[in-house]
Amino acid sequence: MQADSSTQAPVLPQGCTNFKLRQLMRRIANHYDAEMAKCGLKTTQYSLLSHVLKLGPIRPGDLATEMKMDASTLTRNLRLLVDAGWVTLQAGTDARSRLVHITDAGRDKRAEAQRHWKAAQLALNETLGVERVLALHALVDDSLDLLAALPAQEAGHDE
Amino acid sequence: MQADSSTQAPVLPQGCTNFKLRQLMRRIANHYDAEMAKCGLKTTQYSLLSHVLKLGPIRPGDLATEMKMDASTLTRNLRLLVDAGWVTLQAGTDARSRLVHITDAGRDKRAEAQRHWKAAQLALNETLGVERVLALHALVDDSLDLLAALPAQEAGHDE
DNA sequence: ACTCATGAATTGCATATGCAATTATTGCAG
DNA sequence: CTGCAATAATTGCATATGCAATTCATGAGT
Repeated sequence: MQADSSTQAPVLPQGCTNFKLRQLMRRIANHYDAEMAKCGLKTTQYSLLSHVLKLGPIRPGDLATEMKMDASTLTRNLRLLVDAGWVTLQAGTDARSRLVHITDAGRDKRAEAQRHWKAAQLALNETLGVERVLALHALVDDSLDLLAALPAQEAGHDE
Repeated sequence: MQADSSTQAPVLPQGCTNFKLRQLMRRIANHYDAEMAKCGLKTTQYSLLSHVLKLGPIRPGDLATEMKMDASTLTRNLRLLVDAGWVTLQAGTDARSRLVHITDAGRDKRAEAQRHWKAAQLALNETLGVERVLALHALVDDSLDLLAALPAQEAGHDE
């Protein structure tokens, strides 16, 4: 191996990955939320409603796992959709578990919201360029896969 | 299938950029927070303290701009650091503005926390691979630049 | 049947986030 | 100098997030 960039030049990441991602997250969330606000939904709520449509009826815990979020967060985020009448929490096979169902009103709302989501996504594709968005998606997906490999490894040693 | 991926096959982004980023954000934040917890700081607090060290004395509003977050969020996040004695809010040139200063205790805490941050960052580099982290940083930075170009353009038309 | 570990969902607590409204101050126009 | 628009910071309100503790139910072991 002569002077190639992979082994010779030890270019190290500068700055904090967490902070950079957070900044981008805020900006992107603002972008989507500005569009989604037109139908009275936060983008987080749209994501949740979409997942219920796609995966439901499903147990809250399983939905949390699918969406890679804490179950307690899901409980609370679901409550907003339940209160709005877009989903229902029905009894599961088991008295301790439940099943999340989407309602007809929820389907309608989701269809309406999807148009706004689409507009936000297309505007983002335009601003960043489709190739950059594709690259970002690929990088995020790969990173999530790699991070999934170490679930609770880092919670091992307290003192 | 004519093999021409750039002009022939219009590969479009699948899925929601916002949701993907959010998922990754959560995972990454968990990763850093698990390490930072050893010194009693959230990663967000470490970022803020670091920026105060680097940019201070600075007005809250300017700091919010630098960190690309809402001024009201900054006010509240700063309060935690003030209460802990790591920063102070002093009078600015102007009676309506203030200047954020880091304290000696804040410097000490930041130095301690930096070691944990470093460990988390290196572990991430390891897990994802340095090249992937570099690519992610570059993509995030470029995207932030491109998004900065349209500041309030999408808030233009209400009705 | 009783006990108890396990499992599922939720609640308590703390933090992060942004928009809209508010407070306090400044500087400018008349 | 008086009133008012502009500026800086903050507070009110709502949501998002996760960890720890809790509640409720199940199932296994005795």
